Amino acid sequence: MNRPMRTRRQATLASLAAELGVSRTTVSNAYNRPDQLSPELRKRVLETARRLGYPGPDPVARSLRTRKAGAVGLLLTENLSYAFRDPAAVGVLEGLALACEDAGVGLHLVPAGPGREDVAAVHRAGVDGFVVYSVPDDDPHLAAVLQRPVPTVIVDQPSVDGVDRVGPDDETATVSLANHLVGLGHRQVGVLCMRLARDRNDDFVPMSRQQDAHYHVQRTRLDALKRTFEAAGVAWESVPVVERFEHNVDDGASAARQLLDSYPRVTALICTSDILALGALAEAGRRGLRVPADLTITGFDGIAEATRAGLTTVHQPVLEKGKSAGKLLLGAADRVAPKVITLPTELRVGTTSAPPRTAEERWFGP
Amino acid sequence: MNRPMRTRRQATLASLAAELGVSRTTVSNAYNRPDQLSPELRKRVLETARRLGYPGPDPVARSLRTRKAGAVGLLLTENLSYAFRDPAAVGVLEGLALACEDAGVGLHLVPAGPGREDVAAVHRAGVDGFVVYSVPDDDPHLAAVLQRPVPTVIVDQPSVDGVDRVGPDDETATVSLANHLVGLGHRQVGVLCMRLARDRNDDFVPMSRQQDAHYHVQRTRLDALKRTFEAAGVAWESVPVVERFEHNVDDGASAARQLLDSYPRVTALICTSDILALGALAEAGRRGLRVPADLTITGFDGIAEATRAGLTTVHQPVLEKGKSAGKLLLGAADRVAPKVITLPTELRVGTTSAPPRTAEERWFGP
DNA sequence: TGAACAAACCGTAACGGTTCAGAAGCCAAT
DNA sequence: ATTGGCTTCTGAACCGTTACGGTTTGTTCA
Repeated sequence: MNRPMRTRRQATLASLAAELGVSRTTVSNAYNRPDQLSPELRKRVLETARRLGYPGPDPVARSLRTRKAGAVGLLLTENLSYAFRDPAAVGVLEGLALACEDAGVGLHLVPAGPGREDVAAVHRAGVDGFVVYSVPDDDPHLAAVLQRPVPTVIVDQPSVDGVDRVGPDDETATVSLANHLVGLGHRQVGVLCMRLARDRNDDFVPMSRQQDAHYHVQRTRLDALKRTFEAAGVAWESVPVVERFEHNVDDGASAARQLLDSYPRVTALICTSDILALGALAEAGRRGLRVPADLTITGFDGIAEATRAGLTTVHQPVLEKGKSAGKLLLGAADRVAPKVITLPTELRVGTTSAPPRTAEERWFGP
Repeated sequence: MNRPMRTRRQATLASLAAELGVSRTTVSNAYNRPDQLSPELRKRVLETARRLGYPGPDPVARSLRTRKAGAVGLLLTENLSYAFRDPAAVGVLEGLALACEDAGVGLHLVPAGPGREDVAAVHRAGVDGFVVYSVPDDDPHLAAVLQRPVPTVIVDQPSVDGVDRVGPDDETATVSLANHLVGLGHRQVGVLCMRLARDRNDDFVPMSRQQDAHYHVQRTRLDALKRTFEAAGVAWESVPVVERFEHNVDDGASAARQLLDSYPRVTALICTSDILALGALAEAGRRGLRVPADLTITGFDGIAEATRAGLTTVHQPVLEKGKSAGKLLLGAADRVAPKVITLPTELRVGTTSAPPRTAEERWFGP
């Protein structure tokens, strides 16, 4: 009497058909094409299904047969906390999720753990396409995605041959921010940036590392700053750049501290993200520096909290970015030429930027 | 010469085996059990695969056979912006994603659009289990999930028979918050809460709606407040409660405005989320009310921005919540009794709560 | 009366893998 | 010469479904 505890096997479409004395096709049609069978029979099928505890066609088997998984994969940077703690990244995620929702497809977050070279997860993901968001350009997961025979869209990354791409016009935006500062009269500036490569470096950044940065967005922004300030006569080698691996307000504050400790005479702190800038604001307050009177601080991204704080920053439409990526991917069937979407950005001057105090003011007060 | 543009069909495991003159089993083993064939043959297989552009075993077919999808589904509330704009919800999402990453499984966000009765997405999701987060208890998607023959964990929701559950100890937390306010001497309070049901009501909330709230968390918090204040001699019917459908700082501010316009004499504003509380803070500032001298404001959740703002709030370990749910689900194989995890919460008194001003002070200043 | 056609249902062949119980070959030990 | 054990590879069954191209039955209309 000790039959295996696991009660009887789950009912399948076939067993249901057998029970009913109809063909499998008919049962399938009962679920997928109600017009293909009489209402009475359909009702009988559905009722028997309920009685037998048949939960409806198995999604995996269906996917195999129809060659549609009903989901798009999202590959994000190795470090999840980075993605979720940054409102800008969350905005992209939300936009993408919205696009997926509109299309009725799921969004599959691919587990690409830090240090995990386990590309298998990419291979295991049953999806109809991938969105790749801000991973370093030498990431093995990215390579694995590109091998999969499904459409792919990359976001905030350098273009890959033949692959759709969505990105902000970081170039222009950064230049306008830099010009804003130059115009105010700032010449002694410092930069706080996010991680530039997969190896950790919570410290000042030599020129070589700036140029070799594997994170496209950071590289672009640094490049544009460099060019603009050099055009204004500032020797970029003399501009201190501090990097932080983790991306949160506390690290922004510690980066600001490190920079200001060594370079107390900078008049402006340019941060490559709002989160870092919020940290810098906190540190400035701690030091008794008034912003913007004593120190100008700027951010990047235009997240809500930054706006509330009055931060001067570059706003980019993060939600749109995610949405565009989703639409691009979902509409990618049989397109020939790869498409590139560049989103507009906008300089938003807040209350954290002002002309630098003159040397005299610095020593004797206004 | 116009062969169909879509080059030849994708290579499959079978075609690869044919090309190599070996059995399908062997090719499969080359990928999954390297010890089952000679290294030379394996190398040959992999090389030929590369040459033919075979991207490795199809994930869907594999899933069908192995009966493992390698992903868990996440069903969240109808409205995505709600989920993504609330740092507390994002924290849960992050924790869940972390747990999935640890286990090497994907996280599949199920598209459950607002107003979309389209439960099909739940049926279409190829997943090994579901986490259901904070959906109203009468949501059809939830019912659909429970029909699927896979393990499920529900988070921040009333328990369902035989289903694992993770939730904060909202009860105790709310009581301690309420007692804090009672202890300070507050008797004329107002409440700002999030949506209570699926229908929109951006207005004051009658008792009946409070009791019938379909969102478990909100209902629990309101209940606990009611009980505690009534124990302190406050007639709950006289306590104004304002509801907002959307969950963001601006709506928090407008809710505060609405409440204070009608009840200018309340000495404390209790918000059922930090986001709403931040809005209330902004509105207080706009009115020239000093916090906490003129008005006490409290939140709920303990998000980072609230901490930075010094908000008195109830902190709950959101990251842990998500992680626990993930672990529970992923370790759920063959467990007998459903498990319930209750997470500790903690009252964090900040700088936004203080004793109410006496009537005299209110009129003549301190 | 029978041709034409629509509605309702069915049989077979995939879809692309994994798995398990062997078979074949080889070598060492009995 | 037999036995046993090991490595390497194979054949066939199976996973649960849907696509495709039928067949059967009944109704309409000339």
